[in-house]
Amino acid sequence: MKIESQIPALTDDLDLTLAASAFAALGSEQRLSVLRTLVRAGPEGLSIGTLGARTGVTGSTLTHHVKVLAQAGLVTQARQGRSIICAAVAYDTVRHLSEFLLNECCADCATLTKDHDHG
Amino acid sequence: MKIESQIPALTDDLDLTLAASAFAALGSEQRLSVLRTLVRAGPEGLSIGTLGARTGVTGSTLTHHVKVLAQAGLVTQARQGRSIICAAVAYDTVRHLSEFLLNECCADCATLTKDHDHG
DNA sequence: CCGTCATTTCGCAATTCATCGAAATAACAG
DNA sequence: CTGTTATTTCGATGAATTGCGAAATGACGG
Repeated sequence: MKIESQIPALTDDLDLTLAASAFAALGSEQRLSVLRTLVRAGPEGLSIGTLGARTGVTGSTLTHHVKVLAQAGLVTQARQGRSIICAAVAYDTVRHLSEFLLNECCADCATLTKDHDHG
Repeated sequence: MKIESQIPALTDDLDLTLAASAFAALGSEQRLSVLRTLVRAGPEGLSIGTLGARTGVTGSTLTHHVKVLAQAGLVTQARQGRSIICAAVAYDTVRHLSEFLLNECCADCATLTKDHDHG
């Protein structure tokens, strides 16, 4: 099985289906916790075992969650000796996701064309 | 310089459970489509009927999805005559969600303490 | 080759979710 | 009050997800 992400680099390329599955990948408390742990760990990543120890999720369940995150392009996996090292690549992906959602703000807006501040 | 010090308590208030359910609310293709339609419509919002016509989701299913989005704090609803007007309030929420996820980037990072650019 | 550690696949029960139609509620016009 | 339009609640059904333990796979040391 491919470890590679399916998520393209540009926001415009993210179609609805892909964006929805990425959000869905984030929409589980355990997976979000796993991903945050990886974000905290930084680019060096963590092995599945360490990740399990830090999050309290172990074995086949953790494998499953990491796979979901990897398929959503939020995490990479690479074998290193006997371990699988997982690392978050969420930074860009999350930015693209929020851009996907907010990008065309007011595109269909009837009356308001002035710039207005959303943050 | 800590990233924490730049971002106020707003982000910290979102706990894991809340963030996960907000992401889960976004993690359905139909709901994401509904929300994007509302974002495009801007602050004036749309009635449930119009929203259904634009997204192809109608009746009880749409009611259900809008309720999920509203509970996640992504949408507001207000009665206006016979219609319910829905409007996206996703702008801040989505920003806070991504901040929640990325905020403590590298907090546990062993070796790297220099600032490094993630976007 | 054999044993061991790290991770994954598989099969399965329990739970949650999406979707639909029919009936119920709410606002308004007459 | 009665009828019409807009939306919601309810109940049911099938699909998807979660979580788990046991067996399988892959990598390494001796």
